[in-house]
Amino acid sequence: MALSHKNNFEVLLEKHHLKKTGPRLKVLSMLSAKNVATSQPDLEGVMSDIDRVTLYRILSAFEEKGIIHKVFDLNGTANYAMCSSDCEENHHHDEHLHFNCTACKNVYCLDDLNLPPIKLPAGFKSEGFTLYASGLCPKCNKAIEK
Amino acid sequence: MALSHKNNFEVLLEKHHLKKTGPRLKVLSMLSAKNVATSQPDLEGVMSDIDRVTLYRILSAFEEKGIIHKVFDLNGTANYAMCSSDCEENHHHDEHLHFNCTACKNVYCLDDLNLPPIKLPAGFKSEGFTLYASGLCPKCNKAIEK
DNA sequence: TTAAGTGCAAAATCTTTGCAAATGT
DNA sequence: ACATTTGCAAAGATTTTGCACTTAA
Repeated sequence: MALSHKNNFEVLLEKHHLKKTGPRLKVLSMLSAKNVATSQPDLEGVMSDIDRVTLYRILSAFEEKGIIHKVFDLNGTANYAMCSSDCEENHHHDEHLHFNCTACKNVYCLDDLNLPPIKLPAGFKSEGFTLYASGLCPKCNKAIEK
Repeated sequence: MALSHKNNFEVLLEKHHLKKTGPRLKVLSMLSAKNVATSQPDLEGVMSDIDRVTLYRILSAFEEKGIIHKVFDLNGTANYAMCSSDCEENHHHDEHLHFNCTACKNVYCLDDLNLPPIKLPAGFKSEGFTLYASGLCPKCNKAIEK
């Protein structure tokens, strides 16, 4: 590294007592660059230099530490996205809406959404909501309207 | 079969131009017996006499025909449940809440739930909602309270 | 009778595990 | 130097595909 200046990712890794390795920083920058959750196959595609197994381990380590969270898309494949800052180790604050675009297959994490209270049948106790919705994202919606 | 009387499952299969075979009827009765979605591993366990591959094929055929629908649990494993009657071929009306119990791992399909309207950010167009929530089901909730 | 469905074997994927070599602190 | 992390190889698990045998209509 040319500069000794620490970027956000390095601080983040330090905070979680993880070593600042190339593969890890690369995963972080990949995930941060997108506002959508990224599937492991996609990550593999972009980071063909990183071993597939290493990727598994990095992703599960990050998930455990609360750096990223996993969300399943319509096909049941795991997609990963950065956690908002209030995620703690092994306890994710995942109460936002995951929007799954049926056209481009992207998974949007709509964090800043005021979810209406959902009333469950008697007896059910929701510890936390993980809400999914599917449809068209703005981009694809526009493309189709034309 | 002792009686020539057709049961619901046979009618259902006929309706979709599927032959009434042993394995298919067994899958239908298994899924109908439970008010929760059942995972393929669980189905395999109960129906050890049916070939694993056959099960894959039956489940995907049923899904295509709109007889059952697939829902992913917290681990991303597929769980299957009977569709309500208004599911059409390749177009599921899946707009109910899937409740995933974190204790017993069962997936409840809460059909008759009035979902509050969810307002999405501008541009997003929801074709259909698939909503998940996680927490404790009545049974596990009770067990823990004791 | 014959088209559809099943079961077995085998391929293709996906995910995990073990361990030696490499790397960050 | 030392504990972590990585990469490779190999095991395990899951899902798909091909084909001959069986079965429902």
